Amino acid sequence: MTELEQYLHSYFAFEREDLYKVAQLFRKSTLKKGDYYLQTGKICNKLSFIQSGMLRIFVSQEDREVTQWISTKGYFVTDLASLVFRTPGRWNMQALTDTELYTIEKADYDRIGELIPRWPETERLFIAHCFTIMEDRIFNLLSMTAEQRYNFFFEHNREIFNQVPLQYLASMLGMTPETISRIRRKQLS
Amino acid sequence: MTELEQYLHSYFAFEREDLYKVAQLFRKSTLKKGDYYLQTGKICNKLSFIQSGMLRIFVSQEDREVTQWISTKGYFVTDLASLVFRTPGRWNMQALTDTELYTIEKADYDRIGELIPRWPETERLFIAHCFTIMEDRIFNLLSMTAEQRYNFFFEHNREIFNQVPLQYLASMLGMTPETISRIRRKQLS
DNA sequence: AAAGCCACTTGACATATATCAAGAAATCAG
DNA sequence: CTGATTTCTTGATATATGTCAAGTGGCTTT
Repeated sequence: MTELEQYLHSYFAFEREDLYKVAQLFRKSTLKKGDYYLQTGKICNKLSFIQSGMLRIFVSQEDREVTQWISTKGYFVTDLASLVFRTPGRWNMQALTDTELYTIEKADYDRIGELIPRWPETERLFIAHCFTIMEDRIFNLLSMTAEQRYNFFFEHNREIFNQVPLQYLASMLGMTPETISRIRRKQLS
Repeated sequence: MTELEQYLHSYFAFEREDLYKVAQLFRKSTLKKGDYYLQTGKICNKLSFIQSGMLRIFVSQEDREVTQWISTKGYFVTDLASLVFRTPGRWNMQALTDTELYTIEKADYDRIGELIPRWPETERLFIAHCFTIMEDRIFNLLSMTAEQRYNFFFEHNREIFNQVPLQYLASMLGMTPETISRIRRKQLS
């Protein structure tokens, strides 16, 4: 199995043969640090798997940027609403570091069902899983203090914690960089 | 068309004949104020459409309850993660008022695809739509003040605003009832 | 009509977190 | 390696929001 096939395998319970067929539809590409994968207002025609590196998903407001999420090695990235409904993308997605991607174009993505009969069910499970992750995130934002959100995220995303600029981490957790800095100091003692 | 068919029609672009077939799978039922539709820890085997009334979706913590959402007339309700993955439900769902539902059992739900060839695609669009609503909600929680969240929700859900106990509204917006009360007073002047 | 129960409002005060500004540390470019 | 940016930390202070407690008013029950 190639590396991409292994990753696909970790998400989808495909037969080896199916894995190969789907993997064939992806093309490897790279982004330099600072390059945009997508920009607000453009329609998203692709879905990618992050092989290495990090992408920051954010919105630019008049006075500041709001980071929605940071995707790292092993995540899929796309603007789902734009990909599915052909609406203008709502997010900017920018490489925080040099990033290697495997990318499938929408036209090919839409044909996976022809290659793999079980695809609709597989995709359904995948999107439903993403949905429940969002539910949990909302619950955390509603019910936790800044420090609790920090700790929770730290527990669940140790690996990226010291690789992401603090200001972006802070924004995606709904707090300021100063607050994170103080939480860290407090937890040293 | 029956009322249920009209509602289904507003969500799904079905043929009239298909509407009828699907609508046949739903059974009308009612909940009295205070009755539970689901409870934390139980597996959810059904999906319902709210014909009238309101359900509150919440989690009980040691010291307080956190209201995740309030579903009203015209919403579908279920615990998606539990329905799809057969995991214990994470939410309580309780009727805030007497409530009329149209309910489909999981076994029937899973057979919709046999009745309607286009169902997988339709369901995919529906779940994707739900996903983007969650994305927006997270963005609002990350980027807005309490007052902005209140105003935003008010704009988008005028009809239920004066029917829901303040404490539940407050919780689902991530603030206290006192804060809502003060926002309201401020906005009178 | 009285009593009791809620839900809501209001005020006083507490606290978490934000803001602003300065300095320290890390990273980057030449 | 060195200076220039950028990012992080820290302190002082401000502000939004939470907490607690009391009071008001509206419903419901009898």
